[in-house]
Amino acid sequence: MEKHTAESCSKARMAIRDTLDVVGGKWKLVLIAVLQSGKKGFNQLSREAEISPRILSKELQEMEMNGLVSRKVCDTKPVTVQYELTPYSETLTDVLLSLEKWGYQHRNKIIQGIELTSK
Amino acid sequence: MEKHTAESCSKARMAIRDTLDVVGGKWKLVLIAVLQSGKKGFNQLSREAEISPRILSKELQEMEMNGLVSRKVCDTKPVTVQYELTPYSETLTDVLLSLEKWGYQHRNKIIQGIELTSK
DNA sequence: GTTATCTGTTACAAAAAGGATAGTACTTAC
DNA sequence: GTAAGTACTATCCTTTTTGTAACAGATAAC
Repeated sequence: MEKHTAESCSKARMAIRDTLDVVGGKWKLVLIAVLQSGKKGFNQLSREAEISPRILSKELQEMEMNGLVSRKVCDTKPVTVQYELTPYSETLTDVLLSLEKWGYQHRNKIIQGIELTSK
Repeated sequence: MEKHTAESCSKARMAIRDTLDVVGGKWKLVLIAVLQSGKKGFNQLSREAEISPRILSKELQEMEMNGLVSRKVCDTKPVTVQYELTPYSETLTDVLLSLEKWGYQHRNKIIQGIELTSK
């Protein structure tokens, strides 16, 4: 499996772009992370992810179109809606974990840099 | 290592945000992918990644500040500049690979969906 | 009837990101 | 001196993204 030829790199770039198209932006991955703790209602999601209803609505629609979340209307007193991760969204586990991991280690690196500077 | 508590999820969200702050947006990961095939000059990068000089300049500066690429001015006839990945950028390998992998599989999934539809 | 909750939408505004075009500065080649 | 190649920067503009505030429809509690 040779890497770094002009062609394989071009494919890699396209694949990365494809992923970013679906899951890029400020919110989608965060929403998935939040939903990993279980299904949530609209307002609940809005509060937990600290995202305004307008954006949340749009993001959820896009994610539903891409098969990442499912939307279920419940026949309750005030109609509630449950958003839940789909099985397909689990294919993003590696992506989520790697981003999360890097975020941790990068923050630690930054903090250490600050500590060294202040000595 | 319990997961999905309110607290661990909040941390996960923050970590993901941290990562996206550094490496999010349309270009940075793509530029890293391109630079994985070796150091490149400014115009060369601009051509290969199909990115306009203005944006490229800005992105490279940010990436340099975050320690992901190094900039080396070479004392050649027309002064050239070499951009190269730093060792630190290698910590992003998992991120790159997982995004790339997901992009491939997602594209295949889409294509299959189309094939089924057209029958 | 007023207020509250839930799920959104609409209208408007602001900000961030991205892109197009040209120009600067330097050097070499013709 | 004209053109061409290097590495950018400056200006202007469009698009995308994000945010705020208000509102709508439905139901229930007081």
